[in-house]
Amino acid sequence: MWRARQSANASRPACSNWQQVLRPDARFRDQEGICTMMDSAETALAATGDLSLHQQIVNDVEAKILAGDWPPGHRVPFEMELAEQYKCSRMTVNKAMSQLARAGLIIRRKKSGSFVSLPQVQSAVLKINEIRSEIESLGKIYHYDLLERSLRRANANDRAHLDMKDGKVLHLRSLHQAGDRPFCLEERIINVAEVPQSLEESFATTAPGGWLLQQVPWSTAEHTIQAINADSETAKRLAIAEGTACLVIERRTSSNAAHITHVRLTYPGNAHILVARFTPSQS
Amino acid sequence: MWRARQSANASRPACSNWQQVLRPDARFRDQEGICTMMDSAETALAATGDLSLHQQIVNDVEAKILAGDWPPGHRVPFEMELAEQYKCSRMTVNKAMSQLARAGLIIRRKKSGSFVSLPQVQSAVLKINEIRSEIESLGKIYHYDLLERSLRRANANDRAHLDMKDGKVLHLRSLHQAGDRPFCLEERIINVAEVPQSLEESFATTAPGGWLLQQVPWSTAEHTIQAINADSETAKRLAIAEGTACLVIERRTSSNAAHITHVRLTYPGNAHILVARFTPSQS
DNA sequence: AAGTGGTCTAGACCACCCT
DNA sequence: GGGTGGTCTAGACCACTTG
Repeated sequence: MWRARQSANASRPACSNWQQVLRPDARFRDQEGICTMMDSAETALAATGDLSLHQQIVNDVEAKILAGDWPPGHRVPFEMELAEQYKCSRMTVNKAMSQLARAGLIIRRKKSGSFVSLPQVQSAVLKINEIRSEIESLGKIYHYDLLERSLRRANANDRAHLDMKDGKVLHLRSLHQAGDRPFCLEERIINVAEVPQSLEESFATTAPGGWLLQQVPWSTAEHTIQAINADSETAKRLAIAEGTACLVIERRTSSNAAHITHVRLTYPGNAHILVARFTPSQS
Repeated sequence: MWRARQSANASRPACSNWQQVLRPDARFRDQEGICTMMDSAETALAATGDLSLHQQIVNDVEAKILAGDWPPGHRVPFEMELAEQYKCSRMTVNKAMSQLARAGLIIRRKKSGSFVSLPQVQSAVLKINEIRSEIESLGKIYHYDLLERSLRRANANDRAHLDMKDGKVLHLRSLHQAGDRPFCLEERIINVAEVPQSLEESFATTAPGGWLLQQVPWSTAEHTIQAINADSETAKRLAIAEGTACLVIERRTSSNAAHITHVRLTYPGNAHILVARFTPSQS
């Protein structure tokens, strides 16, 4: 029933009178009792290590849910109950429960309590690395080639991609190579009105992706992923047979409600694989 | 310099003596002064609405970073400073800053302070819906067909996928259709040792995906995404030409360190597009 | 009407880290 | 050393929801 309270800080002794340390002017009526209980109680959460208390609560509850002990729909103990179990304040429990709610593991309803939520959509975190670091992490030498650079008035396609009315776009086509092999074909348009300094950059040796990240401090991005058959031009550039299946990632980057750039990355065939991982705990 | 403190709750009057309300036994020496300042101060954050205070702080800081006012590497004001600005306790500021740190917008270092982080990897949240709901959300009628169901001893491939030593797997091949058109080809193996009740399910009319989600309450999943050319068998099943580029999503689902199932979903050509969205604020 | 989660406070102690 | 973030508390008020 009662659980040994793990110390929040690594160096805090297991049976130190932490209440006294924390609140020198507090009443100590419970101090001895606590120490006695700690001495006698089995540390049920022995392997929890030196995590913060609210993180331990998160882990414990999460473990219960993952193991199926608490099936979907099950009511998680109230904050007050957990606070009593863990011998901590409601604030600490609340922090843990809020984290679990944000992660989507539980759903919280006032008056009713918190409930284990049903898994609905498989939500996965997809990490799309910078191409350069991705290649270098493979132990290959990164090489970048600019194929085409042109400034033009936005055509219908550009306007649709960048959701703009009129204006100029900088069109860039480039090839990323790993060692001496083509790795990824990049086709990009940049909204010149939003990034005027792009006109002064030749992009002959600087890949536009990393450059833009430095110019536009933070951004929102929308991605689409699809499979296409390589046309003759793509096949030539990527040194693959025409018709080979390619993975195409399109990304539209926005900042402050204005669309900055649109990029289409074409990876040759099944050579490239995206990896995504989903764990309920993260976030 | 000084900012008007937005009330945490919508109904709290702008100039109410909330300190008094919150702490009836507190000293009120500042009460009048606060009200006077509130009356005279411009509400710089007028449009913040009825959000919680820590969420307002999150929004404000995020806006500054997104707009580029605080470029990467810039030091965010210390917790104490922000607490003074917003006329709130450090706890509240801490809550906001912790949230921003979890979202990856800032990096916190003791003694030094918090700094706007450089965007590194494009981390996107990929939502992989249940196939049924995905089809139905398209306004199409969902239809499921079981093509093959067999129980077998795990071969080398199975063992690699499920990271198991020996044992039996249930092998299922099925087709998901939208209206009268093939939508997705599913090939799945289930670790019988982990889900013995799968033997009693025919899967003739029940799609294994949703069924498993109910049996195994929560799970960790690893995904890989790649593009392949359809072989003759796949092409026939999906009613597409041989060699058509297909999007293949493979998912390995685990629970409690044991691998439950491995599924390979093949979507015809560029008909299917995955959409992922990345915003720094979420989480 | 009662109970739950949501939020906030003022203060405290600690580990860590930079100077 | 001193300052920063990390954590925790005991108590408070409020909105919301359900019985």
